[in-house]
Amino acid sequence: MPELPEVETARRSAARVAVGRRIVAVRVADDPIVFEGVRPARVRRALAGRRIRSVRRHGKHLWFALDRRPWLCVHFGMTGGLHTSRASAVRLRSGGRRAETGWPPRFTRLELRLDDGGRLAIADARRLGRIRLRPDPRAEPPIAALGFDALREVPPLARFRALVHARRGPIKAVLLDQSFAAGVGNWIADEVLYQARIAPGRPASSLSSPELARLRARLQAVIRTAVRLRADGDRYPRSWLFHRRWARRPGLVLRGEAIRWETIGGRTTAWVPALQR
DNA sequence: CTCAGTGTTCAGTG
DNA sequence: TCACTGAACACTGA
Repeated sequence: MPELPEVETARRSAARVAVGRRIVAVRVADDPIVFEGVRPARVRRALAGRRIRSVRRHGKHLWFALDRRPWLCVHFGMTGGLHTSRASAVRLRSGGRRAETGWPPRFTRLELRLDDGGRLAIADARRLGRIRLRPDPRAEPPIAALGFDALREVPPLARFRALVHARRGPIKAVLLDQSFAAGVGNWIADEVLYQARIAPGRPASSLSSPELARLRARLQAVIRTAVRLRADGDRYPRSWLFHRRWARRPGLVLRGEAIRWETIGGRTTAWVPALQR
């Protein structure tokens, strides 16, 4: 599920269902991994009865501002996601038959029931996600250690250039570093470099001013487009590398040129050597 | 059965 | 200090 566009989409649907509502019941899976050592009883106590003021996001991190601290913080790992159910959908289920979507979703770790009948569930199959309680999420790790949010806080070009040039290592690794740009994940890094026509293995400090301008522009364009399309990959422009990168087979081409896969920055990287320099 | 994987962190090393 | 590598985490689905 989760790079910035998926998390922003989750934030918006959570806000639609939950802002202004009170939490009337909490179901917590007894899972010391996802809850990172917080006991289920403490999670229940912190959330039950609280009113949800807003739902916020920085990079891939999501948190719920409540009427009392600590607040609820969520990171979805690789396979986590947020599910919502409106009051009307829940009524379907109480009619005897299961709702079409099924509730609670598979692999639910935390379920919140709201005072208007709406429901929120945080699910995570692989348990690489984390659910935490934090008195002041922005000021504490892990959120405090993040770089600029890649949707709302991309710095002006001069500052962007300085940040990139201060880094060692391949530009792909820099893009993936959450302390540089928060919210960029593996496919977005590849997509941005493809559209900017920059090879992923290039040392970050070697990028020219025109290249940095392209990189910054494509970073914003890819993320804004994905967010606008509600992170629905099927609707991303057909010209994007995105649609070819998953079927990893030799001979696959894009604009007539071969796609290559290799490990850069510790992650599988798809790129088009003929078009990226 | 094997293996890769929309992510992060940490230990060890240079 | 910085940065790289690899392993670990844990599990699904191809």
